[in-house]
Amino acid sequence: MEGSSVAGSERPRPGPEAAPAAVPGILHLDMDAFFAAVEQAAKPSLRGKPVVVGGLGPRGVVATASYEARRFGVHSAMAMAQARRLCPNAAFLSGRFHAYRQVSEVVMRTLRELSPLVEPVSLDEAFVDLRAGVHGAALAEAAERGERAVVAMVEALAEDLRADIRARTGLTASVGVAGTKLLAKLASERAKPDGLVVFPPGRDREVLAPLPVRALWGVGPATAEHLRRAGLKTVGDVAEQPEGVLVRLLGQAHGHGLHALARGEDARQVVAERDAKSISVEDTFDTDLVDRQRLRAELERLARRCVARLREAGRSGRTIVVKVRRHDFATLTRSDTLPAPTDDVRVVTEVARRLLEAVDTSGGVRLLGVGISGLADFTQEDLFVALGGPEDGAAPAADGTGGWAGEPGTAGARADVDGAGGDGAVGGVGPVGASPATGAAVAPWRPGQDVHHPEYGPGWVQGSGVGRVTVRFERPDSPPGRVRTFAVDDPDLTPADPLPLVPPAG
DNA sequence: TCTGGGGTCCTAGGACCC
DNA sequence: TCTGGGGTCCTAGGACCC
Repeated sequence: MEGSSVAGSERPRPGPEAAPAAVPGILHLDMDAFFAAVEQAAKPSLRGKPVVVGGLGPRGVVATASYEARRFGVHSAMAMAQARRLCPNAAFLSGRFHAYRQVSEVVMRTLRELSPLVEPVSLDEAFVDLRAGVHGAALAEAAERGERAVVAMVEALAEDLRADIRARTGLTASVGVAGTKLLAKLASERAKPDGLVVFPPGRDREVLAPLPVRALWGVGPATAEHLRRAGLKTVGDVAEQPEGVLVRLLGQAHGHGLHALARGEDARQVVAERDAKSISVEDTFDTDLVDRQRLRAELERLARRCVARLREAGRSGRTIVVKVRRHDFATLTRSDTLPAPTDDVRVVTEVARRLLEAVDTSGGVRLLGVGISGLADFTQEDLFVALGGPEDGAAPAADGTGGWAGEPGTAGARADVDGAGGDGAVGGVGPVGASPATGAAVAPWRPGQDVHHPEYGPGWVQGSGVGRVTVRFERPDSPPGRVRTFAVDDPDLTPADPLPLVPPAG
């Protein structure tokens, strides 16, 4: 096996034999069971135990399950209720996005040491274009010496990266490297957990052919079903189809795109920064909302949250979108486009209210959302300044708490409990509901939440109910800690910031 | 045992203008 | 006057991704 297929520099010749990238220059990194892994690193008593992170309300779904929990069949996007049945002894935690973001920043920073061309896909995932980085030239040189040389070099580089991430975060990452984004992502998937896979360029079709169509980026349940009905089950099946067949089956863009992807042709570049095109917030309620008054109140809260995020980002937008999911899960949107962008809560709220009025909500509303798109790069303040006008006195500074799971406004008891071992766990129900209508929320302690106690130090909420909250006192670098129970309103118990998983160096 | 939240991109149809 | 076509903007919905 000579480097014959590797050597050819790319030619602008189209057709089935498009030149493969000579260098496996795209790296995809994916943190293993990220949210759950952060929790296990932060909470020594959970290591080696099943951990499930996600929404804990009656309509919650799993965001991430630790590998221990996956063995019971728990996986992301599963209804939380089902996860509890499958794995009742798991620790069920609501997300601590603050902590995840902190760890994510360390990971992304580490990637940027390899190359400035880093494209974060989510908190736990990113592409890196190695050719644009410090090793770019050496990589090209190695490629000229042949496939073995580049692969060896890429492997060394990627293992160093994984070791760095482990040292800095205490967490494991899986890495895939290949000539295209598609193959790099498939490689990292194959590497899971805690592994590395390099697909040398030129082998793309070979790697792809046996995979199920679902492996292709952009093929979900609907497309897979379309393809299946046409008798196409594997990527190889799709690759053999003439483009016209796929276009007729799936439409212009999708058909064309899939035709290329199935053949390993993926020209998507790694893009370091892209501006957001829309900002939205939404809440699913524990029970369907019927009361118009209540719906309006929730809508206004959402509008404030949405605008707060818009302003945080220093943007404004022209199109206001209201999203309604009805009791039967039917989802509809109503939008209105203003003549000019705004970041004024009053405007957004007013438009949203009008849009909601036009929707029949009599059957009950499961979810309500407010979004803004058609984003522009200036804020109302800029406009005032530009016009020499007064300071914007109206800025309603909607509090940008920005969290996820918390939504203290939604109805119902947010009870939750259970630690992994079940030893000190308090079975519990219904802490203090919030009073959403009045907005006077008594923040219930959320499972997983960081707390501090003057005597016992840092700890985390294991569960709460019947006026009590159980806390396990431990920290990332301590042995598993002990559980103590307090009254929910114990003044000594205060919310705390997440501790770093790895003590800061130096 | 019903199905989160935050995004992106595409399609189709209608309005409107040239 | 009639007919046709293209381009752009907007709305609504759907598929998909993490």
